[in-house]
Amino acid sequence: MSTRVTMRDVARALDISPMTVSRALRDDDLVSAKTRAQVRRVADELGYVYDTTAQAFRTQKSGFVAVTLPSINNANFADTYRALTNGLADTGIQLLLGATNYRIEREEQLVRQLLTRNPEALVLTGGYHTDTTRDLIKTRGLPVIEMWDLPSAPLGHVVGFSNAKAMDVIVEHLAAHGKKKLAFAGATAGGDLRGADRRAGTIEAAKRLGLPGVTQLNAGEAPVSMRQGAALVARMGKRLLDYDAIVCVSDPVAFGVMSECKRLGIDVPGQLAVTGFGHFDVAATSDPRITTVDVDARRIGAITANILAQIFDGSAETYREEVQVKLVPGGTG
Amino acid sequence: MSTRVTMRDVARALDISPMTVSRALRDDDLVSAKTRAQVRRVADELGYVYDTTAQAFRTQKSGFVAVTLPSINNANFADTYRALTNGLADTGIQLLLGATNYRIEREEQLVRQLLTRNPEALVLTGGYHTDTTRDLIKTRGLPVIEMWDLPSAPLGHVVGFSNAKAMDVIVEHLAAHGKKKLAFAGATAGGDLRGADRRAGTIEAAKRLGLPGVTQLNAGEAPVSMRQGAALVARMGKRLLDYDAIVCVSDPVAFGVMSECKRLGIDVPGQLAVTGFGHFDVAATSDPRITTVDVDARRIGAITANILAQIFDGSAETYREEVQVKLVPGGTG
DNA sequence: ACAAAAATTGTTATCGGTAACAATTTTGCC
DNA sequence: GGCAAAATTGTTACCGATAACAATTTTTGT
Repeated sequence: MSTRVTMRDVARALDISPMTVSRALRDDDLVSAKTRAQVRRVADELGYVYDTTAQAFRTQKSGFVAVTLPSINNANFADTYRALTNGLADTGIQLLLGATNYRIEREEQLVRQLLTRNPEALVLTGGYHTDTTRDLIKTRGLPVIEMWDLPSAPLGHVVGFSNAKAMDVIVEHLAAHGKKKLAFAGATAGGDLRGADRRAGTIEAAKRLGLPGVTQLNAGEAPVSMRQGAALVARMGKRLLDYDAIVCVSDPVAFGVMSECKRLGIDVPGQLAVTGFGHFDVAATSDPRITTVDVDARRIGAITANILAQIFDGSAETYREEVQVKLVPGGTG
Repeated sequence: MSTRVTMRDVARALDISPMTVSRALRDDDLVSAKTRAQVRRVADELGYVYDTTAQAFRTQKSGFVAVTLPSINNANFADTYRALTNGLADTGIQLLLGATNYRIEREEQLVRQLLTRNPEALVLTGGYHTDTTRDLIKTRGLPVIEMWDLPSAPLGHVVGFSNAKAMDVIVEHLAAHGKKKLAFAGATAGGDLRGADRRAGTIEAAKRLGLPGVTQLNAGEAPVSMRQGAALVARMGKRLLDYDAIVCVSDPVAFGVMSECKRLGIDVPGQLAVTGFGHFDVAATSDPRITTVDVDARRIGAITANILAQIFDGSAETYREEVQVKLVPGGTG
C-alpha cells in the first residue's frame, strides 16, 4: 500500500511504455491526443502524483529559483514576492524562500543552504553580501538578480533604486517647508545596510542643501519596529524638540515616533515633522498621514520575473533596471 | 568546466570509494576521523557542493516540509513561521512556503504543487480545506498539522485555538463596559473563513450575554486591510454612531476604522469603542492603543516544530494542542 | 603470535523520470 | 496497392547519492 504509484504503474495499466506516459503527462505533441487522454485518466484513477524530485534529478534542473528576503513580514517585500510568484506562475518555476532577518551573515548561511537544492537562479534582496556569499555564487556561475538596491559592483542583474538617493526627495521636501535641523531615526550601525544607505543619503542631501548636520538617533537592532520607534521617543522625551524633523528609516518607525509624540503632547507636524519610507498602509491610513517615499515594490517583482524569464529563454544580456521612487506628501511635515 | 564536481571526483582525488566520501561528509562515525578530515579538505578544494536533489531522490526523503500561510505579510503568521524555522534549524529540514491569499481554492492548487516535491509533512494554516485538498492529503498518507484553528474534523495534528470562542473575551469586555449595540467589521462572506468564525463567535457571544443582534459591516475582500477599514468608515460616516462598538476582524482593520473616525471627528472611545484582533504592533503603538486579543503566534510555531520533530522520531501519537488567547485591553473601549 | 572481535572501507544495485536514439505504425500520394 | 514521409511509440542508459551487504584492515585478549 505504501509503495508509491509511478509512471511505470500507469504504463503497465495501459500496456504502453513509461516513456509514452512521461511524454503524455508533459503534454508532448509527439503523443497522440487519444493516448494522452487515456494516460491522464488512468493516472488520475491510480492516484498518480508526479515526482518532481526525480525529474529534477534526471534533468539536472531543479525548477527552483531561490529568493532571499530580509523579512517576510514586510508589505513591500511581500508585494515584490507576490509579483514575482505571479510573474512566474506559468513557467512551472517554484520559489524557494528564505528570510535573512536583515543580516548578511544569515544571508550567507541561507544561500549555502539554498544552493544545495540546485536552484536555477538566485534572487537576492539588497546589494550587500559577505565575501563568501559572493564567492559561492560566482563559483557556481548561477544567474543572480539583486533587488531593492543599485550596487556599484553587482553580482549580475539588478532591479532597484539607490536607497541613498531616494532620501533626496524627503530632505528636499523638508527643506522646502523650512525644516533645518534634522535627525535620522534608524537601526544601530552594523545591521540593516539599506537603512544605513538611507541615513548616508539623508546626511548627504542635508549637506548639499546647506542644512546643519544630521543627528543619528539609534532606535535599536534592525529591523526597527513601530515599538522601537515609540520607545525611542519615550526615551528622549522633549529633547526631541531640539530638531525640526525626524527622518525615519521606514514608515513603521515613523508611525511609532508619531504616536508616542502624540502621547507626550508633542504636536506633529506643528512642533515636529516626521517622515517615513516605503509607503506602507500605516502611512496612508494614520491620522495625520505620514509623509513618505513610495517604492513600486510590485514593479520590482514583475521586472525580476521578466528577467528570469529572459534568462531561461537563453538571453545573455545583463540587465540593470532602475525603478523610480516618488514622494508621497502626508500631513506630518 | 561546467561539469559539476561530484562525490566520485572527490573520491578519485583521494583514491577511495565514493561511499566513504558520502559517509565522511555526513559525519558518519564509521569513517575514521583522519579520513573524514581529508575528505572535507579535498571536497572544499575541489569546490564540491552537496547535491540535495540526488540525496532526496535516492533516499526518497525530500527534506522538505511544506507550509501554507494565508499571507506572508502578516506579523502573526510571520512569527509562527519564524518560530517554526528556528525550531527545525538543527534538523536539516527546509520549509517550502506557499501563500494562499486566504482562499482555499488557492490552497488546493498550492498543495497540489507542493506535493510534487515530496514533502515529508504538511503544515496548513486553518482548518478549512476543499474536499479535493483533503483527498489529496489522505491518499498520500502524509503527516499533516493544521495550525491557527481547532477543526472539529482535523486531518491530523492540530495546534491552535477556536477563532469563534476567542471573541468571547472581546465581547465580554465590551459588555462589561456598558457597550450594547455591536457591529462586526470584516470581509464579505466567502473569503476568509477564520474571519467568518470570528464573526460567528461575536454573534454567539452577544446572544449569550443578552446583547442585541450584531450587525455585519462589509469591508471588502479578504484580507481586509487598514485602508479598507478606513474606507468603510468613510462610506458610513456618522451612521457609525448607531453602534456602541465596532468589533473588527483584525487589528489593522481596527486601526483603519479608528484613524478614519478621528478624521471624521468621532471620538474613540468616547462615542464609539473599537476593538481588534491579533495584538499586532500597530495596536500596541497607536494612540490610543487598540483593545485586542493576543494569540501567541510564536508558541504555535514552536509547538508545531516540536510535533514535527516527534513525527520524524517515529511517534504515532496525534496531537491536539490548544493555545490560549488573552485580552489585551487598550484605550479604544 | 594468533584467532576473534571491532573498526573501517568497498561493491552493487537502485530511487523515478527522461534524453537520445531506434523501431514501429499510420498517413498521403501516385 | 505500394512506397516514402510523417506520426507515434519503444529501448537503453543514466543523472548522483546511499542502503544493504561484503570485504578488508586494525585492534584486542590470551
